[in-house]
Amino acid sequence: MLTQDFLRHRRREQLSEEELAALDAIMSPPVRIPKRTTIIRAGEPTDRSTFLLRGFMCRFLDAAVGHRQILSLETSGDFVDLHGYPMKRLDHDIATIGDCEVAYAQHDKLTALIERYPRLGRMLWFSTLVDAAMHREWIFRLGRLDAEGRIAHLICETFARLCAVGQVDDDTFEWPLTQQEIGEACSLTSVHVNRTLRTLREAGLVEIARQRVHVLERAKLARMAEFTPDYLYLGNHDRTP
Amino acid sequence: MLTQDFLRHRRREQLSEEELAALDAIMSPPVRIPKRTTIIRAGEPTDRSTFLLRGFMCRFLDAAVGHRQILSLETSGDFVDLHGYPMKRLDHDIATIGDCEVAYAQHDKLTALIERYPRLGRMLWFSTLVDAAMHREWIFRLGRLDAEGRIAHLICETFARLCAVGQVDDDTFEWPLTQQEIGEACSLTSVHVNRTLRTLREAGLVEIARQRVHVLERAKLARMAEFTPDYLYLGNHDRTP
DNA sequence: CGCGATATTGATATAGATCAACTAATGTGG
DNA sequence: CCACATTAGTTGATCTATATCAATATCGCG
Repeated sequence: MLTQDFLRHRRREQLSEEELAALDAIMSPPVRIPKRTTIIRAGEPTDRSTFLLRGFMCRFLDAAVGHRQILSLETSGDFVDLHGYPMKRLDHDIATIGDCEVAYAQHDKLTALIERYPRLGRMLWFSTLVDAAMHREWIFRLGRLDAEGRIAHLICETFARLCAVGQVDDDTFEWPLTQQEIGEACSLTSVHVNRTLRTLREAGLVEIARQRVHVLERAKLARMAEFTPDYLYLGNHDRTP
Repeated sequence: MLTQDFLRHRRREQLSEEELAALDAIMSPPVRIPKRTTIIRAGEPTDRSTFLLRGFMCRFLDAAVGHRQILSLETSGDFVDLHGYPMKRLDHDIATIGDCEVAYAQHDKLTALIERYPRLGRMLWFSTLVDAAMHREWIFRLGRLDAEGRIAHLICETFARLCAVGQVDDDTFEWPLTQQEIGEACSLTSVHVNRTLRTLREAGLVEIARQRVHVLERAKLARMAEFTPDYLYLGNHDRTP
């Protein structure tokens, strides 16, 4: 089933077989998108939303001169541009990071689905509210944490979300971000990201190398990042190790 | 009518008389709340949402030691904790800035209202998506702008939103924030806010004094803040001067 | 194997923080 | 309505985290 991970880290309740099947029925066949591809641009009108089956994407805004600000990371099970459904256009771009696999849901079919299954509608609304909660925490991260804290916080969040979709193994997960991209997310230069990662490694907290993150001291990392997962509204039905 | 400004700056379509009346009918009588009062704390379960009739509020998160990060400013016409309706609890605190007047909507009554007027339901969803869009811009502001740009950007946004509810007169609006609070919003110290405001004043762009903001050079201000109002999704039905 | 992308390290510059007075407003009780 | 207390704003001196610039090293792919 395509959508088995559907909003798994964005909901507190289980979906019924019937609901999942109905959802599956409106999705397009899977489509592959290569890494580093911008798939949606701010302002363009949209009539479908993109469900991420596999891989990493990001939402971002570019500043006038050069600098990019990444606004969120999207992982398997995210409806990356669901807000385009009520909003009809987006206010930011979206791009793949590594290679991705997606499926599309036409907006008119979503409307029909929600009418038939109002609970799904509420769940979709809920999932966009979790987005907003993650945005708020992102604001906190940039506004109140130093370089170490920001990177640690981003790793804690990613760890928690990937746990929920079963993509953390042995405290390790795939993370195809370059140091440049980590910097674009945390508002740091790649040079400073590099030095900060070294500090974290030397402190024995995390190791990041070759597209993989290995969390050694999860509790310490969370403490220095002032991270608590409440804002992710994860239920306890998830496959948290 | 209490709710005449209901989401005025959060919607693209007009509400019908009937819809507005139905909305009004479920609201509690107006309640006054004095300035600097925390009205909702993170984690507490909620069964009603707060509609801001008059005044300014803010959402915020406190860091472990001292520093507060303001996450959003709420103005007349905002449903400040509407997300508490689907989420059942909030992930942040909310406080008044100046004196405020609010009305409450019980969640069970909201449910009934939405069933009867599905268009209102969609509008409520939409308004929480505008929140998310403002959060994204807030991330950009902190991540990619310097002190001048951040303050200029916040002023541009506030100006645009207050225009939509008719609270800008002669390029001037009431703004009961202290320099400390501007700093908590823009992640700057009050000392640096003070110096930056002087720079902006000396450049002839804005004057901020005694709880009032007077915008002298709106276009220049917007340019230096890289501000474009698209993300606010304002229609053109609004009372923009 | 070689080339472009990524990562690493060092030296220097700077925006904004911090610390420390001091002044101006605003509010309050007598 | 004044006197005093409290809060907010202003200015200066110094410090620091992170940016910037520059050079080299390493990785991963065709």
